[in-house]
Amino acid sequence: MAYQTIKGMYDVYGEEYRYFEKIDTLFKHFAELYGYEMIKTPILEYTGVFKKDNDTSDMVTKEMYTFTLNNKDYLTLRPEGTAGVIRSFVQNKMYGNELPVKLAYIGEMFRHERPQKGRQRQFNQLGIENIGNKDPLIDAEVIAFGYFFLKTLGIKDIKVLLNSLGDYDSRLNYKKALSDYFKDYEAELCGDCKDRLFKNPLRILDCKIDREKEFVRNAPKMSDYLSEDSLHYFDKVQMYLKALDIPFMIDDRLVRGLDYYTDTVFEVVSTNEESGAQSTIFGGGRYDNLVKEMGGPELSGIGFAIGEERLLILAKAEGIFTKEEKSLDAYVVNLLRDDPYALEVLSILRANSYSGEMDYYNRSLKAQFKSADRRKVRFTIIVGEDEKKTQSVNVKDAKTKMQDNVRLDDLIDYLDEKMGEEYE
RNA sequence: GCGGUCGUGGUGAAGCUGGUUAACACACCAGAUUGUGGCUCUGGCAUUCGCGAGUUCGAGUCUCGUCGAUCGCCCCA
Repeated sequence: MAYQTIKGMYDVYGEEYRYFEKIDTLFKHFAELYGYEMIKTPILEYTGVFKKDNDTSDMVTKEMYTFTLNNKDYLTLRPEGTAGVIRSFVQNKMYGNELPVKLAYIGEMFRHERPQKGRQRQFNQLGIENIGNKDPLIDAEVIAFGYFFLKTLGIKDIKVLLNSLGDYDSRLNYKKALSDYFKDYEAELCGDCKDRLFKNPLRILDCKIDREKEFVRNAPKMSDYLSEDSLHYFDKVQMYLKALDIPFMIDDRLVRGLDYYTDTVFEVVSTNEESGAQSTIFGGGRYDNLVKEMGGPELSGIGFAIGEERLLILAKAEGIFTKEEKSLDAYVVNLLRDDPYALEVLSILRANSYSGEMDYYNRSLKAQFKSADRRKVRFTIIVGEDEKKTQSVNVKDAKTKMQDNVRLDDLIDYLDEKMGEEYE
């Protein structure tokens, strides 16, 4: 095979494409319900938009598609949606509007990772960002958006995980406390965790190998390092979620990947085994400093991103998307050669919102009827020499199996009447 | 970035310890039935087994490489 897609990238077409569209349509509907404006930002941005000094996450430090152009511009294919949206918020001075500014996006993201189920190198995310205000009500509303979106889609096998990382300083303090604590146990840590000790000690709490070890369980708790304000804030978020009947679990080991998160973080994970190792359907959190870091005013924001491919895996596993046959209203059986009459008939149909197809290959009558059948059409319209002479068509109704000769001028009225009969 | 498994037509696949016409089913096309289909019957449909090299008299079957998929780790949506 000479030509093929790049590893981890794939084509979306046919049935799959329709599923994506269904999800997108519902998402846009939710955006409208919740007062979010759709936004498209470029797929390609200056690297600095995504990568800040001191970034530690793998996503930013080693998974980005970054390259240079003309030996000077460092460009990156976006690995996530938030940074670009915030960049746009600042660049377009959207903070001049009434706050919060609520933006939603759908688009492809790129991460150079080893592909596996639920993880592609190019994939799609549905996300929202609520920028400008900091209030537990907003946190609850953002989570509600995601949660009810999934519920409305029909997803059942999910749970909501919630945690608070505290403000920026308490997060730093906690990180340091953990580092200090685990240093004494370095010899007992797994290989990965030895790295995490310096890079991201919070991850040790989450480690599949080490998490059950006694000294890990006894490690300092995040909650002990939260400020009064943060604790209070977190309590309110929980209170509001309860008021909205959104079930959630506190997971004090929940750490999100991006460096910019503060206070509320959340994740929705699939409990369906079809999701495999990539069970996180969506994740998000609040970011107090990001807008300012990007050169804007000191405004807090919160958002989430849903992995559309993962959502699709789950939706399929739960049987939400049943195969539906695409059906046509009419198929024009064309017995003429080198003659536009059949196409004229089709054109009339389409101009009146009847979908239709015809035969272009001079196939036998039988073959054409077979096609009509396969496409599950209601009306098979036969067109030949006689019909052309009399400017008429023969219409066979698949429902009644009856056939009528109808004048071309009366065709649409005839079909309208037939369609109308169903509702009587 | 690391480890395991896998790769045969449009699809699902068979192919035993290497033996030479690559099974079967579905789908598709044509005919029986040259202006009326969905059933049936008949016939057609992979110069070739992801790609490349090697071993061999001989490779879909063995070896190596490569590309891809998949599962797990890491990480994350």
